[in-house]
Amino acid sequence: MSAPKPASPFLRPNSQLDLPRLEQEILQFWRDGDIEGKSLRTTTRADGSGRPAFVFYDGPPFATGLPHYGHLLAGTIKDIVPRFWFMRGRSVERRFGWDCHGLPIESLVENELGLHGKADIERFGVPQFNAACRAGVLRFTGEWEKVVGRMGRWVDFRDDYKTMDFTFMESVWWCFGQLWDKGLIYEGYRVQPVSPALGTPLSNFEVAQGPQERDPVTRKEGHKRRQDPSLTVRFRLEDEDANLWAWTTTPWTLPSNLALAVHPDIDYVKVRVVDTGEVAYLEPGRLADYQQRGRVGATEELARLKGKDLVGRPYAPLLPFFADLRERPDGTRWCFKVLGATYVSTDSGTGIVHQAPAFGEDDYQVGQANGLPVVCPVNLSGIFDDRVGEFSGTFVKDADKPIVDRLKREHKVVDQDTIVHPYPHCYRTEQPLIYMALSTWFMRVETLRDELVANNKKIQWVPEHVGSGRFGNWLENARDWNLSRNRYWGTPLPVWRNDRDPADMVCIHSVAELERLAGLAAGSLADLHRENVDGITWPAPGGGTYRRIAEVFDCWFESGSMPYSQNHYPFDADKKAYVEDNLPADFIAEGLDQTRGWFYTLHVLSTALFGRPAFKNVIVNGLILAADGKKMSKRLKNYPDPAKVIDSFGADALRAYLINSAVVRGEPMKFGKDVNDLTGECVKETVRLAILPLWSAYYFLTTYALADGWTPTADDLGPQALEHPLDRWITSRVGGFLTNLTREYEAYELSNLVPHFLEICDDLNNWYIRRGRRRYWRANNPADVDKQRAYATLYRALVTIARAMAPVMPFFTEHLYQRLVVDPGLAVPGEESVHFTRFPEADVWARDEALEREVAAQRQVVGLGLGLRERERINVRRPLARLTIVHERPEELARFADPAVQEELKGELNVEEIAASADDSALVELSAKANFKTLGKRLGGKMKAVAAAVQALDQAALRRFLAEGRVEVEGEALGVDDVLLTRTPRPGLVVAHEAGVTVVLDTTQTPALRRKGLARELTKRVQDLRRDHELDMNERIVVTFRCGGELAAALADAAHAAEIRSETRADALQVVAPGTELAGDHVLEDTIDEEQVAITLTKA
RNA sequence: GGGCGUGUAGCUCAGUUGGUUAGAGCGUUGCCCUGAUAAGGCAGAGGUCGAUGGUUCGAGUCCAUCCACGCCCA
Repeated sequence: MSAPKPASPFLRPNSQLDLPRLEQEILQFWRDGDIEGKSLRTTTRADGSGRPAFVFYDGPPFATGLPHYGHLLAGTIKDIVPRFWFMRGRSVERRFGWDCHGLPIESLVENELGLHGKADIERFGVPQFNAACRAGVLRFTGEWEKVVGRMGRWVDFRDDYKTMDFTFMESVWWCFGQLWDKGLIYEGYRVQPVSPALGTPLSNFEVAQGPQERDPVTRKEGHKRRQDPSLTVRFRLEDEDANLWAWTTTPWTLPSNLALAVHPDIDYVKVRVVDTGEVAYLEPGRLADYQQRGRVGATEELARLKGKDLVGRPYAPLLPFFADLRERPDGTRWCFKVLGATYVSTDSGTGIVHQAPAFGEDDYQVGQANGLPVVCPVNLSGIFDDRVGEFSGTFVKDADKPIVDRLKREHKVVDQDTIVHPYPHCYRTEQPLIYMALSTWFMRVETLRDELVANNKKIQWVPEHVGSGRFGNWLENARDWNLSRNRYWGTPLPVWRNDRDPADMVCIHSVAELERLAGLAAGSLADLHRENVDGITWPAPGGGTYRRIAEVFDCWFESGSMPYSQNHYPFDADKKAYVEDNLPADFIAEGLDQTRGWFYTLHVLSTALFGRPAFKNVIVNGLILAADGKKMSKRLKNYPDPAKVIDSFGADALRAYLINSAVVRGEPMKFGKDVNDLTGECVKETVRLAILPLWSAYYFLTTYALADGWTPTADDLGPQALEHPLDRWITSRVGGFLTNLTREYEAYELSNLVPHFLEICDDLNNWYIRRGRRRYWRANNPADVDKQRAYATLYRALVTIARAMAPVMPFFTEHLYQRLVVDPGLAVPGEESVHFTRFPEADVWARDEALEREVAAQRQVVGLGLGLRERERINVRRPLARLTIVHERPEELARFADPAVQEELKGELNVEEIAASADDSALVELSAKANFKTLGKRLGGKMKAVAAAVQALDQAALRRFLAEGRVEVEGEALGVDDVLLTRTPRPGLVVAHEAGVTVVLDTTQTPALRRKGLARELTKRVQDLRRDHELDMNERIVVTFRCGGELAAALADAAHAAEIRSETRADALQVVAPGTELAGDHVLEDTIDEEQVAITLTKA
């Protein structure tokens, strides 16, 4: 090694890999070279030709929270796929989106301003409130940018889109206008849960987020339980001196009672209460229940009838407030009569149900079916208006008691009790919700169903079942979409209504149209939030004034419109064609929880507006749970801080960990290697599993290249004429790896990427490098072509694997590319980053599947041999005379005839000779089983008998079958493929068998073999001592052994002594007789084959 | 209550159109090579495949019912 070496272009890698630091350096490199920006905005290839677009839509997250693992996972998926397609020569625009509107930010601001409910907000002022929302909504964007960037996700924060942008909102108006023009928008009522404390209706999603509680009896999880009044009241019939008993848990809805409902087909009884003489109607089973509980005394039955016999009977209003609704203007009976309704049950109450159409979904439906009006004397804050006498101005829940008191005074109460039942509560205030009918704006989705379903069939879903199952079912049962909200901070619905004629409405399609109609100067509007448009009015041609309705959009409408709105479609002339050409998107990805959210609204709007799906491919990821299988909870601290995990183990490892899981196929994932993993140990494990193997191979290459001064050339990155079987083998394996990987990327099956990568790393480290080590050890000699090929092949494989994995592990692969390709000056212009290189083509890697099978066979034999050694407790240091490989097929045996192969096996297994044989009859017992796969269909019911007969064949019969290839049992002729032979090593022999291959170890010890083994045992102990002394590889030593017998004999053998000296870099070996005192600090004493030895060494 | 999914080794998960002896990683136990990597290699133990019933010559796989869990919806 004294000859002058050429300068190596490689940097000496640190022996300790510090991934987080390495990633920081790469981040700096990306910043310095605007690498990310170039990736995001490059639309042409190096030769100037255009890159076809790969269209990606980013779903907007709410800007009011901090990123959590779900976002990191989705972000990783949204990064890998675009990176891959960019490497495949496409241009990929990746604009980050922000969902700025909606209840999350409004609630946050309400809390911060100390406001409670809509009344407070309106007192505070909508302009001021919206200003606060605008100011507060982007508070976390800096944090998002930091975390997203640190994760290595390339996405454009400069050219982002916000749903509160003027241009975005104008496009939302355009979308709505198109729907309006197509007749897809209508106004209606829907009974909705309202949080009176917030003064706002809640979505079902928000209701579900409310406090939950387990029912103590049924153990079922449900709404929080609460105690309510349980009131049974009597309604006096107008056509008979009798009463109808009805039950309610919401006395405050009684002033709005407009009808009573019975089930037409169930039985009712007319009874006289013995004590009071009162005559009443109700369902008999319920009556029994009241009596059982002692709430009603003895009764006598006067009549029995069906519910339908009661339908139509009039009764007197319970309270007088809406008594004028008794008749229609034409004098026919309208309200206060009995109606039939099949939803009425006999589970509780009286079987006669009080109906207040404004305050219950069922009540509303029954009311609609019977032409009843909707009477709602309550506002969104739950306060009675002035139509209900002494209760006016009272909060509804506070009115329960006075209402009951009045009914008691009027002798209208049959029974008063309390009930504890699950009841929905507000997710923010924990106050009970109330249900009331609200005017809302709907989009007709039901009429689009067939088209929605047809378009869904054009989408490739990963996993497939979300598309056909969850999403498909949802589309088939799609209901009209309530897209208005009674809130403040959102895109206002662009509808202006004539205050003299509610049916006269104008829908605005653009800002220009509004300015023109309202007589405003063109360009005078710069913002479309409520404070700027609510005051805009203009006179209606036939009298009256157009004023804007109060509602704003459901923010899902906005995010569903992002394909158009983010490009200010159709107002931005420059982008109009771009938007139209790029529908549908190639790819989107979000979590399973978006099935009814963004996926749905994108699909509905795209189908309604353009008649096509919004996206072609979608990856649906599952939920990330804490290690304990519960939801991640800040309060419970049951998961590690993402920032800390990244700082400890690096973003690449986290990315690889997340992606190496069925969570990218919509299944839930527990974040942790076990229940107790609260530090991200699972990610550390991924470093070891997925990153260190590649790093180790890189470290090996550079270590030797530096020592040798080997320098790669551009040719080394292309195909070579290779001779060494190892080189041809790893080349073939890399080709297979690329084929597999490309297939997975193209199919959006990200969970399969890491497993393929691990396999190629194993091939590289545990076979190619391990078996080929000696090729790199040889003395430096430019004429040593084989050594050059060894370097070049390893080099090319490493660079290629790094490039293929660049989308998954963008940092580490960038590091490898910089060190291996850029530092030596081999990067072609325009490819200063690994992410600018073309994704490696599989077909330039020469496949040799026969060779792959051969190597697999070798590895199998080695595995069997090592297994035998272990079973026999003969360690690999002890040479054995012979390994015999037995296989019935000569072509299989031929694999091992090559002397080079035999040398490999001898080295791996430490045997003196490799032999082959075709006859294993002395070694193994044959046993046979019927091949069910081939015979099952043919034989059917006879299968069992044949199988038993095959199993019963004796050794002679089986050997005959082996020779002749056919056998007859139970009258059936069976061929080679019909019988499966198994070989079991005969007991007492050192034989192992696996899948046709049998190996035999000759464990006979001769004195010569024994001494050779002892010499190696001594060598190992000297090496151990060297390590104890922390001696460098080049330091020479003198070793003293104190031993006798066979050990001394082994040392006396000149060949063995020379071997020991060379292996341990010893200048001299001294042997002293047992009993002699040994000098030196480190004396190693040990027993080898029951002989004592002591060893010491000194530096030469 | 409905829809979709999940249930396989101590833990995390593979398991193809039904086919013979159900696999991997971690952990555990044992062993081991080493002039790249002990953050390594090899091997062993560990399974009523959630339960029951059915279809079939044959079921982890298909069907039915039930149980448990998750998500979504009502």
